[in-house]
Amino acid sequence: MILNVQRGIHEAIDGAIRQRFGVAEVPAFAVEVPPTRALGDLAVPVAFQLARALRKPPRAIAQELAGAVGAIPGVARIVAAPNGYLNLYLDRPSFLTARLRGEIAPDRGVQDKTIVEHTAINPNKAAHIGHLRNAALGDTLVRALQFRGTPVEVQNYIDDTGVQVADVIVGFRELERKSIDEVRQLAASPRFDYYCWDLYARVTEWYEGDRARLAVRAAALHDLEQGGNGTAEMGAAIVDAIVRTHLRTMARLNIAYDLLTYEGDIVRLKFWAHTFEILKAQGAVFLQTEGKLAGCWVMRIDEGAAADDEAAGDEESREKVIVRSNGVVTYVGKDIANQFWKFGLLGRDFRYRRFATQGGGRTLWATTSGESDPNAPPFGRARRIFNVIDSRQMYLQALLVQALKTLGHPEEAERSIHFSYEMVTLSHATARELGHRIDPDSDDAKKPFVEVSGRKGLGVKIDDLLDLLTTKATEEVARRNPDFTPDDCRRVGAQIAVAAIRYFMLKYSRGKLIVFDIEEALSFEGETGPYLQYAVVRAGNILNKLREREGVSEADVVASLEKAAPDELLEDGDDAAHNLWAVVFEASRLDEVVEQVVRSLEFSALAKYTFGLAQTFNAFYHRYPILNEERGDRKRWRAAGVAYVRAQLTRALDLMGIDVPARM
RNA sequence: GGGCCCAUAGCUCAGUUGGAUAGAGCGUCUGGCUACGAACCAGGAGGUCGCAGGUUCGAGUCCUGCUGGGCCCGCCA
Repeated sequence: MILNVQRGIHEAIDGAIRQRFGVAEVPAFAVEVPPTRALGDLAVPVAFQLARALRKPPRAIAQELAGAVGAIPGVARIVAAPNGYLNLYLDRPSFLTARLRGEIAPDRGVQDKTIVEHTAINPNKAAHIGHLRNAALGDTLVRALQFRGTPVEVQNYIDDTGVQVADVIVGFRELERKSIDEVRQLAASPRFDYYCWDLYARVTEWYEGDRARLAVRAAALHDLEQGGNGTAEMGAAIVDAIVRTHLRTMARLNIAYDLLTYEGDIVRLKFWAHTFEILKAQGAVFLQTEGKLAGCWVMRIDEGAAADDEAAGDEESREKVIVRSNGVVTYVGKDIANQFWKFGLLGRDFRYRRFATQGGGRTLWATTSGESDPNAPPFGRARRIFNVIDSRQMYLQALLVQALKTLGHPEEAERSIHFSYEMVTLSHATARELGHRIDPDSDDAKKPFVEVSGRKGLGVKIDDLLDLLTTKATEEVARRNPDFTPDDCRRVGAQIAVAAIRYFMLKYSRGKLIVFDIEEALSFEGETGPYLQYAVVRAGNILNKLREREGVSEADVVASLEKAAPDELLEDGDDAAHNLWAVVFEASRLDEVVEQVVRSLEFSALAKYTFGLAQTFNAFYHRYPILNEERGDRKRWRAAGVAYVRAQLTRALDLMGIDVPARM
């Protein structure tokens, strides 16, 4: 953990600048990591920034500062580099021992209650890789926030009254002629989500066969929203079963939630009606009487609502329908109500029921319109909200922010964060493997990818992908570990599968469209999750052998450092000493990386950092012996380094939802 | 027409408050298992950072314009 050191350095240099140069307004400056340890552990380029104002060359400023700064806790020395950098060298032995003894806790971040909403899969079919990116990003955000001590509530929005559910109901009725009881029976089967996946695609075809059939859908949707009828009853049965399959799938990936928010409850508990009154009272919506939107309640939106501020003078404005002319509220309206509730601005609350018990005994709650469980914890009333949704919904998310602003909640608007990312598509090769045929002369064939489509039944299901990866990993584990039971192999294989897929989803920056290729995703070598696990397992093996062969535990290693000559870690040591320090130092940067990741919402940075650390560590233990090192003091410091790197790598992997097996 | 995103090695991608010699994986070529398990490591080849201007002590990174590609702008969600 390095943030505390960086903060100390920043304060000391800031003070030195004020004192030495009489500068009242010190420019914001960075404490960075130089490209190699030979150049120092941390560096400050502030002399460049001061050069103009002080009319002195950066080099001279750096030299003066180096002399003026004085002692900084943990810093061994400060050097003014010839080019103007201030380079700082840390006190290496004390740096490592303090961290191994757990004396350095991670910095606390923002303590405001934060809601992260992610996953939000339509409950009418199996979850696919598009949903996977959402959940992987969302869950990692949750873990990163928690790492910094931020209280987080994880919500999963369930659109139980939408068209997609209506479509599956239509499928059961019109195509399968199933009764509610027959549907209930089917819903009890474990692969009900797969069943609906196919049915949903068949319904889409059925509509295409005769557009008049869309009237059936409209009627089903109407009944579903209305409630208190057979359609709604069948819908509830389908939704409940599908949601549970989604939760099982996500549980395989170590993803859990605190609350399921049902859209139906927003309607039934009159959240929408209440929000509607507020919107009307504030003049945020009005009844359009002319033109093609006559009879609709609309919200006037500035063109460029997505942009930061209202580009005044822009005559261009659109009208977004919030309530249709038939009186039915749109998705946007319900979403505004939901966002208001999340901030505690609605003046009403859901009722709650226990929905399930997740891994580790964590209770999953769900909203309800029925009796509320008196033991339900307080939900909502957040200070900050992250909505994890792909970039195609940017426009809608901008509307939410605008609604908050219009209704006099600028701070909440500011704290409504759309965690946007690009979608996942399929490579042509993978689409072909799924049986998808494209006319070679069509426009689709010319595109560099194939779009996932639940409606068409085209996509890689998460469970299929996990099964494939698990099978492959399990075979590999069995081959390498003949003493493992089949159960051991399967368990470790599953952990490896999760590592592979979660790392794969995280390693691309969020602005990058992922062209998913099954061949590529199945890899366990190179920059992959299993590579990371392997590094930690090897580190663990070294420490295990140290205990088995010599009876020296990790705690013993740490305790023995006090009496060990620290040559192995000193700056004037040999290559081995430098490489040990390099890997220890890199391992300490996790908190800094998490900070950056939460600021930028760029989780690829966490993935790349972890991979780089694993790589550095792998190279280190290949090159320098630990167990077989004959000089005792050196051995102890190296073992201590291994222990620290292992602990930090394990933490980093945990942030990505990846478990570390004891062996693999 | 407007908004957002992408363009860096043969392929897939990092490089994010502008900073020290442009990196990684895959592929390719060469070498390393009598073990601290090779899901690994060492090394080689491979780059006009889409193009053109501008700002700066300094630009892959910021600004402007352009080119190519993707997504969004619905009484769907």
